[in-house]
Amino acid sequence: MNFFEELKWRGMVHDYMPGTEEQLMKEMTTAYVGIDPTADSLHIGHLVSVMLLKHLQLAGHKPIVLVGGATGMIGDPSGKSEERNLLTADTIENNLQSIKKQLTRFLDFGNIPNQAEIVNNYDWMKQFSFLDFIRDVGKHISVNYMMAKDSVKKRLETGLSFTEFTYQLVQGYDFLHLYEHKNCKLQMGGSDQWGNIVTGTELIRRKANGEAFALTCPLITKSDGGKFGKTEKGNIWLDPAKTSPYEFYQFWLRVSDEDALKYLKIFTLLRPEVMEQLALEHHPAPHLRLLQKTLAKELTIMVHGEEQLQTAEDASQILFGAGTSETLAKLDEATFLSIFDGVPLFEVPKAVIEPGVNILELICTHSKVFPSKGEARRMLEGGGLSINKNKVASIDASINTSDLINQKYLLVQKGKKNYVLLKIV
RNA sequence: GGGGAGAUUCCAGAGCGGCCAAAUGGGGCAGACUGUAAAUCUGUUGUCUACGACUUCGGAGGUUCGAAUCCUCCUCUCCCCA
Repeated sequence: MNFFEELKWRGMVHDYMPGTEEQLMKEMTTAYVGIDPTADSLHIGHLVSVMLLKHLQLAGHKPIVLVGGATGMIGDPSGKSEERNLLTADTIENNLQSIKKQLTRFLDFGNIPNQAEIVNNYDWMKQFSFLDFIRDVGKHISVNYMMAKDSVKKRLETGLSFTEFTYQLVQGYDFLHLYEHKNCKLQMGGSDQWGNIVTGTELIRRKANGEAFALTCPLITKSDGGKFGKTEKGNIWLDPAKTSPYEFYQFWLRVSDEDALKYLKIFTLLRPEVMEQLALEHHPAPHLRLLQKTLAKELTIMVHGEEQLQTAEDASQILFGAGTSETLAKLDEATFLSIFDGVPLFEVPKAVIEPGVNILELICTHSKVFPSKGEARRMLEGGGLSINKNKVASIDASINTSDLINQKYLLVQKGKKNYVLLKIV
C-alpha cells in the first residue's frame, strides 16, 4: 500500500490537487505541515498533522515540520472569529524547542535519506523587509484572488486586520521558500488550510514557474458535534505535566462508539486487518469497549510509553472497575500513590481532621476541591459526591481519621469521572 | 462629519421603577437508565455564617422610600447617510 492509498483507507484525505498522487508515485517527495507554536506542547489536535507526516515518512518520503515562528506571530484568520494575541519571539522560541522534543517520538530525525526536518519560518521571514515582501511576493498574487478565499470572506462581515489578511501570503511564501530551498513539493494540513496552501502553489507556479501540490485531511469531528480534543479541563496535551498520562488514557477511553474506529484509523498505525477484527469483536459486545481500549492503549504507548500506560490502566481499573471501598482500603501506599499519580491532590493538615470535620468544610474551606460551597452543596444534594467510593448522603456528614485510607488519604469523587485525592499531613 | 441602534449573569437573548439573582434557549455540571458510549428524562447553573443575608445587569455620578429599568457624563460596538 502506498502513502496515498494508506491515507485514503484511513479516511485522512479530504481533498488534493490533481497530480498529487502521481508526484508521490514518481519520486521521493518532500512534504510539510505547519504547526503554530502557540504553546510549549503539542495537543492531540496537532496529532493529525503529525500522523500525516508519520505515514509520509513510513512510505519513504521526507517530512518537514514547519513551526510557524513568524506566522504564529500573526495568526491565521481561518476559523477564528477574532484576531489573536501576538506572541513574542522569546515565547515562540521556547515553545519551538519543547515541540521539537515531542516530535522526535513520532518522526525519525536520524541520519537517513528521508530524515525528518524541523524548520522555523521566522528564520527566513525575520529579515524580509516589508518593501521586499510586497515587491517580490505581493506582486504575484492579486487582491481579488486573496479576497475569494473562504477564510477571508467569512471575516469580511466582522472585519479582519490587514495583518490577518496578509496571512495567506506569508504562508504561501513559506511554501515557495521550502520549494526553492528544500525541493518541497507538497503541503499538507487540515481542510481549513486548503485556501492557504493553494495560495502557496499558485505563488510557486507564478514566481518559480514550478509545480507543487496540496493535500488536506478532514477536520476531526466528534459524532455529537462537540469540539474534538477538548474536555471540561481544556485541551488534551502531550506534555505529561499538562495532561497526566492517566487523563490522556481516559480521554481516549471515553470516545464514543461512533468515533472510536475513525480515531483508530487516524491516530494509530494498526493495519486494516487488525482493525476489522477489532471492529468485529467490538460489535457484539460494545460495553467491553475494545475499540476504545485499543485506541487508548496505542496512543498512550506512543506518547507516554509502556510504563505510563500500565499505571493508567491500573488506575482506571481501580477507579472504574469493580473497585469498592474495600479494594481501596487494601492497597498498600506505594501502589496507591502510583495509581493516583496524575489525579489532582490537595494537602490538608492533620489537625483539621482529627476532631472530625464537616464534609463541606473539608472540601471547600480546607482544600479547594470545589470553588464554592454552593457548588459542593448542589453536587452533594444531587447525589454526585462520594468519598472513598461511598456516596455522601447528607451535608452534615463528617469525616474523621477513621475514614482515611492508609491513615493518610481520602479519595473524593465528583460525579462519576472526576477524582481528587486529599492527603493528610 | 451627520443621523440612528445598542452594551444584561458562560453564550444567545427577554426584562424597561418594587412581584428580578433577573424569563426562554443553548452550553456546562450532576442524577436516573446504561457500557466510563449515544439518545432520553430529571435536577442544577452569583456568593455566603443559607427558610435569611450580601454582591451583580458596560463605567462614573444623580433622581427616588426603592433602579437592570429614569436622568447626566464617559467608554466601546453596530447600522445608515456624506
